Amino acid sequence: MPKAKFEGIYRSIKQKIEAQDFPYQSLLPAESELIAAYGCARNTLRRALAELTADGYLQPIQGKGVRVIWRPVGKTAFLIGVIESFQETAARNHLRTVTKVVQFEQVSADERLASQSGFMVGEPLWAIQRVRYLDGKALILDCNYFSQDMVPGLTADIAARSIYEYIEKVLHVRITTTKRKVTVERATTRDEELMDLNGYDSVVVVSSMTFDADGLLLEYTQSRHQPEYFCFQDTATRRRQIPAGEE
Amino acid sequence: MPKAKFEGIYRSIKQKIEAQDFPYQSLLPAESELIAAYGCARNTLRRALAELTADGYLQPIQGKGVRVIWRPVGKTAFLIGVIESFQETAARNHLRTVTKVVQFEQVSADERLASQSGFMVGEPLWAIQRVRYLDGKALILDCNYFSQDMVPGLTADIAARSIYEYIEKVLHVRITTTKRKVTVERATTRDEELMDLNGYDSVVVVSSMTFDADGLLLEYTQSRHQPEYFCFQDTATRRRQIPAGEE
DNA sequence: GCCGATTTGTCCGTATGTATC
DNA sequence: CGATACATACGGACAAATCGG
Repeated sequence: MPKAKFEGIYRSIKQKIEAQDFPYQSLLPAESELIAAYGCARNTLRRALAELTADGYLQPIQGKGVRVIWRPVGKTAFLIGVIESFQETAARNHLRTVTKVVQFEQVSADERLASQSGFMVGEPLWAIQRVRYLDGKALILDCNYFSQDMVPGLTADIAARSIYEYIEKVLHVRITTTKRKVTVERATTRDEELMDLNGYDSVVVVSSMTFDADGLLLEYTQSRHQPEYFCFQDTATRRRQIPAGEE
Repeated sequence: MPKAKFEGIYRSIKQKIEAQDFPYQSLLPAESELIAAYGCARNTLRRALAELTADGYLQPIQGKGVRVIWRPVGKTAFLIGVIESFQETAARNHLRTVTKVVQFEQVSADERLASQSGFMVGEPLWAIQRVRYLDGKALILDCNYFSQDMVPGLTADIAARSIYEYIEKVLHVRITTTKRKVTVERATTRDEELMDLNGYDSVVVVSSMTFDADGLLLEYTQSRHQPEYFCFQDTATRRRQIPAGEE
């Protein structure tokens, strides 16, 4: 049961689109009709539509209507706006996963790390490297830096299971915002040693900063992926006219 | 001069954050103060803040305030939520660009193309392949499919310059939404022939569907990038609690 | 632990502007 | 031109979370 009214409406309409009750390329019922159907105020409905638009389901056309631009995709069914993580892939395909901790140290942020991670210089951190295996193949090398202040009591044992579960379930810290950057780099000898690159000479590097519900930096991670198992999907909407120089 | 009031407020606050008048990790002045400062209604200010949050500048904390989570980045200064296109990179760095058309044909969508592009089977299309040179190096191979109905009168000559300029300036069609997928593929012999891969054995493939202001599918493109010159950046905000099974 | 002040979150109703047909 | 539909803006009300006394 959703707490917020707009969220219930969001889900209801999303579900109808996915069930193709509102088919691809058709126009949605007018705002006024939906308002009547859901018994809500205009702003409330519009908030639900705004999120569906941001998620790539809808496109509003002033003076005309709201077009459905979502279509069912094949069984590869990627998630929108989400980097499909190792665990998610594994869970969806019912594959066996193993995590091996190859580094577990306490360090403090030097100048270089601070500048690229957003931690303060000298801030005490956990430096952890883990290799992720899927179905026997080493596909991801995760290089994490966690704030010792915000993630106390970390052990190699926890790292071998799930650090996120520890953070959310044990420490009761909620992850809210993640900034990510995706690039491709030449594989290092360490990549080659630790991962099954299957002949690839490069890796996909996802660098991310994670903030908790207080907006404080919790983690900086470089996730190095074997290229075959990487996919990223998103939707971009041009909200404004190109303001010359920006965007 | 922005048309909408909320947009002016959005830009003003964004600029103050980037100038570090509102520093990284600090709390913004309270809504009530900003409302007084900008002389607007609460909803108007909140819309500006909502967009800055979506862009990864802010993180609101109920009962507490709004935290600034934007920091200046190095000179690589990537754009948020945008794949930095070839032309954008070139324009920012004042580099010379050349486009060479290597294919220009009329085709109709077969089963396979229709299923991955979203065009209807049999829909008449332009099939165009272009190599993009930056500073003498062939870095991108663009494979475009444009709807002939929606983009009439295309010629190889226009393709050699800018199809988008033609679409927007001549046909007066506005591009609004783009759905993208990023993967890495092994380079084909054609990639190797046409691009300067600098020893890389793989390419970054950005597949995208582009919709016009009416929500109609205009274009499907596979953009194959030399890995060195590729970067993608985005911000993900967890808006809801994990609804078990979804997201 | 409770209470009240502050701050953000959600929702409502209304008015006006603008694009499409 | 008028009718319809989305876009922006205003002001008010109450809920929920945080923090300090």
